Amino acid sequence: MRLYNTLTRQEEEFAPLRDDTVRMYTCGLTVYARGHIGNFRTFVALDLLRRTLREVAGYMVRQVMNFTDVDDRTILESNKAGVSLREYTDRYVAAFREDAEALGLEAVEENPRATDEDNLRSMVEMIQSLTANGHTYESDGSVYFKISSLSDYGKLAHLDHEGIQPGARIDSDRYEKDDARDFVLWKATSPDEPTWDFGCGPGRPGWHIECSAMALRLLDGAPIDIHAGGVDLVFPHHENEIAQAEGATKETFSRFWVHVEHLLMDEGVKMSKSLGNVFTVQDVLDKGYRASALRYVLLSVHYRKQLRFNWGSLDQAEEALKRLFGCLARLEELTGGETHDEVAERVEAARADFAAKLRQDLNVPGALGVVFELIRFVNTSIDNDELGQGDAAEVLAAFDEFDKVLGVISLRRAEEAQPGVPVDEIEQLIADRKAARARRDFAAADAIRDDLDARGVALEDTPAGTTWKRK
RNA sequence: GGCGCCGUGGCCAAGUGGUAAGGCAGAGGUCUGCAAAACCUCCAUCCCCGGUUCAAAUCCGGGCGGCGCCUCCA
Repeated sequence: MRLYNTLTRQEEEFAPLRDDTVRMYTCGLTVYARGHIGNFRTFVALDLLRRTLREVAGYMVRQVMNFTDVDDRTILESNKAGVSLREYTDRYVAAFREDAEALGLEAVEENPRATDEDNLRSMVEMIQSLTANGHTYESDGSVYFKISSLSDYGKLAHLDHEGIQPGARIDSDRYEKDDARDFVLWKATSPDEPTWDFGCGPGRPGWHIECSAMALRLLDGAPIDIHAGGVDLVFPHHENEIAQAEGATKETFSRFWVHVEHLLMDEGVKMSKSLGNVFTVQDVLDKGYRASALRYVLLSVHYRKQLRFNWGSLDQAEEALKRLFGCLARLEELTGGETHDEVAERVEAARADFAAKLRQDLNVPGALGVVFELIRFVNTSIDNDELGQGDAAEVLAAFDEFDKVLGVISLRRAEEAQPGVPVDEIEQLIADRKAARARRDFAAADAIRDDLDARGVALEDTPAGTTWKRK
């Protein structure tokens, strides 16, 4: 499939290097707080990539997504909360899992945590290799990476050395760095901070080293196929990961780099606490929106374009999903009828188009267009009595196939299974209403419908009888 | 200041050389006890100005506007 590679700044043909397995590392969450919907925009996009590689491109996928469970913020917040770092970060690992499940994110093969001993040991080993290769220096108990020792440093971010503003952030108080761009590999700790000592002296890992080390440890060495994350990670995080991994192994770290653009709020600004516009998945659900609608919003804009989030987009997504589900319901209720070659042809064409869009650098919005074009065709065919039960089975199979990538139908089905009113009661009320209509007591009939409507269940009269659905 | 991205109908959003997918909203119509759903019809020439080309939303140049990174960040 075609995939845009940040390393070359162009779209390239992607295929895994070894066997038919894509080895992919995706930067996960720093678990100092609950992830917000901007974080999950990235995770949903990467979930789509994972599913597309498997379902459309036909590869196996081995994906690693980490939890950064040690850094300045996690340490600070756990101290404030008065609990251990592990206990504190456990909470947000659990919160992430809850939100991920709500959004229908597939579980990935590995979710390593930076502070697991195996991982810390591999970080230390990598630092030792870097030292052996002459890429490090020590200062005040901390180990730094020496930028000037690696000639192609900067190849990902394409920042020339002069372009990096010195002075913007210098650890002028405690650490002595040779160059403003040098970064810490192993950080000396103060007595009250979590500290490990596996060979680099007492301290804790720098921010970047965990990803380099865990990616190579869990994905069987360099080069891995894909490394991905949000755009903000391009520099310095990913640039530094490359420096570490390549400085240590002298091999290409990752063949492809995939970056997901940001989600912005209404006014075109990033979410930030100071602006009070940070929203979590739970916040969205608490406002009464459904997770399936949120997933739809997050996947309905191409991953390399900024997504301007506003609450109205959730309403639009809700309506679009209702249209999709209305079509599914009609298909499922169809009985009898002929089978038509034209339907089979249209379904086949839609499948091919859908796959082609995704193969083109994950064009999910384009693929959604294909889905809705098929919906119109199906609805028209049913209206004209040109679609039989046999056809319906084929169309439904196609939708199932689409959903293996989109993951939004299965998500909503699970929601639909839990209406606000018990199914038995709904069915009883439908029967009561039918009786009222039979005696032409439309006031009573409408009262039942209005009552259910108010409780979140919509009734629709069709030639085959009355159906209900959750609103 | 350096690097980069973006600007498509009322809103959201594909398309990147051959005369504008799709979703939402809106108008009219069919159907209906009324609704709902569904269907049909209508609703853009692609920020502006030049240029290249038989042909440009799509390529080049220049503007205007928005955003990101360069500093913790998905």
